[in-house]
Amino acid sequence: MFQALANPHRLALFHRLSSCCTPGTACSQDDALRQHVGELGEGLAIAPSTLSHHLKELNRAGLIQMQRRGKHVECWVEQATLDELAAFLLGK
Amino acid sequence: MFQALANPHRLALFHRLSSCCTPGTACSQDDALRQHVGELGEGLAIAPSTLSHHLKELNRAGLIQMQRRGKHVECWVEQATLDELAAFLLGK
DNA sequence: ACTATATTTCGAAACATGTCGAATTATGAA
DNA sequence: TTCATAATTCGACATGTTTCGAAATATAGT
Repeated sequence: MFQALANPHRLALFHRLSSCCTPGTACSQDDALRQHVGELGEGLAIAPSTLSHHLKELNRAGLIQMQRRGKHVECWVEQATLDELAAFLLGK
Repeated sequence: MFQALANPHRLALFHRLSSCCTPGTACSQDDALRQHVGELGEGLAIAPSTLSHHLKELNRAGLIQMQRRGKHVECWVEQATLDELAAFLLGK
């Protein structure tokens, strides 16, 4: 997991998904924020193929979930994943 | 910081220092666990030069502190560092 | 069936990292 | 001062990672 978060682009992607709400927006606690692949890459100056590769890595590490929904592929972070990481750092 | 924790050896070193007590040992809360360089490398099958390199990286990332004490160099983790990481993951 | 859009797979090149051994510095003790 | 131990620096090599473009696949709409 740390390996996956080691890359600046991947960390940005993960953080965008894990910090639930965009500033000033209401936020439902149990519903995870979902964004599709193209949306996630918007801020980053990387090729689509690179973006895809990074998301695959995050998924492989168990940090994000992915699911196709029509023409798009949705991504999100489970709250349990964040808790797991935090627990590891704070001594289980 | 995540970059520094991405390497298995470095993660092992960091975790050994951050999980305060060896199993079955009493643990003072405010006093950080300190171990010197040689001690830390004991479990890992790496050359002293490699060990030194990894600890330097952890220090450079702000994850561990180092201080010479006589013939040895002591290493420890500040509680604030753990809190900082956990806070980042849990949305500040 | 065809087209446009979204995403992935597959090389290949550039770049970064992990590792070691040999040489070097730091320190306390004889 | 000389010695032994602890740790670091340096240079080299092997291995991994990041990145892209081109080609392939997936899907919805025409």
